[in-house]
Amino acid sequence: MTEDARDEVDRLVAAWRTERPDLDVEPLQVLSRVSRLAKHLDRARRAAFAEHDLEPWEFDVLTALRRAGKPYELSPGTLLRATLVTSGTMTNRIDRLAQAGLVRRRPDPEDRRGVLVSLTDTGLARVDAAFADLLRREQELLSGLGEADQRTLASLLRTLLAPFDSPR
Amino acid sequence: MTEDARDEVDRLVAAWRTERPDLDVEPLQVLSRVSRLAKHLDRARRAAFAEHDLEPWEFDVLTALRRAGKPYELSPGTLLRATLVTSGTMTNRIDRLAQAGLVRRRPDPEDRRGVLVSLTDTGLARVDAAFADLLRREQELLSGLGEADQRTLASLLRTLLAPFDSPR
DNA sequence: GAGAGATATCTCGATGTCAAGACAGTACAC
DNA sequence: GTGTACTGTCTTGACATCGAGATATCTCTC
Repeated sequence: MTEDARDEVDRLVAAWRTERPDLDVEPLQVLSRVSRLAKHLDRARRAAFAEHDLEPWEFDVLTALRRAGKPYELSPGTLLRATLVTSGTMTNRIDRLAQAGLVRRRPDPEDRRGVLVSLTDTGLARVDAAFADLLRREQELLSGLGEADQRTLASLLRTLLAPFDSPR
Repeated sequence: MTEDARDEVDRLVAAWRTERPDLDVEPLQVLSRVSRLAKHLDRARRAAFAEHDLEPWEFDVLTALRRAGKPYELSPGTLLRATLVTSGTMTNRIDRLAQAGLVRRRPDPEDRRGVLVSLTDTGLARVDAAFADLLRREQELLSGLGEADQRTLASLLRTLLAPFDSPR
């Protein structure tokens, strides 16, 4: 139980303990770190993608298509659920990706309300290169943890995520 | 070790394994979950603050001041480092908080370039109420984990965060 | 097969953020 | 003290996002 203030969140928790000794601030130990780590990850990702001329939001859409497998084609609705953005945002994203020549839009032959979005060859090449690069960098970020720790961490995070994912 | 507890990230990883069997996608098990969980947390926080008529960004600034202790006063520079935003953003935030009567600005008597921002009584009351509420909800989010698991999780996250925090 | 409600996508206006740069003031070496 | 580099704050313009609403189409029930 060393009280060495080891990271920003430790300092933050210590400050709250002084200011609001009446509250149990333990949840911050986990959840503040999740938020802060995500913020740092966003920045690291942005830097990684910049080398491939991609913005994070572009990468998000392209990878969703890439993961779908051949013919790398999904509807805007599927894409927005995969990326957790609103429909207006997705329309805008697809517009810009199409203009950049990374995806292509065509009417859904089975549902005349619908549209299907697919990767172009350029889009496919770009996302594959960026993804490999991202994984290299992420491995580096995780190098401070052994394999067992990584598995433990993944498992605990999955437990926290479950209530958000399952009741879809 | 049942692999039943499948979540969105498990599905995502499985899809990548099929599409890119040449890559080691293990890092996603941790880092994608961190990003996704952060996104869900943002939403949960937004809902919690709405009851106190606060936006997440307002809460972030007010809590930084609150944690500082009496007289609840910090410089914009300190605030932007605490909240990880740019200076332009912080100027804008302080403007709006001041207009809402939650903070007050005054010239720094010791440095004529500088400004000091402090909580008003209204701001103090508002942030205290919202913070207590937030903690209640966060405890609920963490209720799926025992105390030991929470400590483990916090510790592993701290290790990941260390490289970002310390070389400041 | 007609109507009601659900679904898919897009449009539009408001907003919060960032990046770059302007400007005033400070610190330090000489 | 003077000059140079640095620091702290604010201004500006571009931009991605959201939320609400519009439109077209589908589905299900009767």
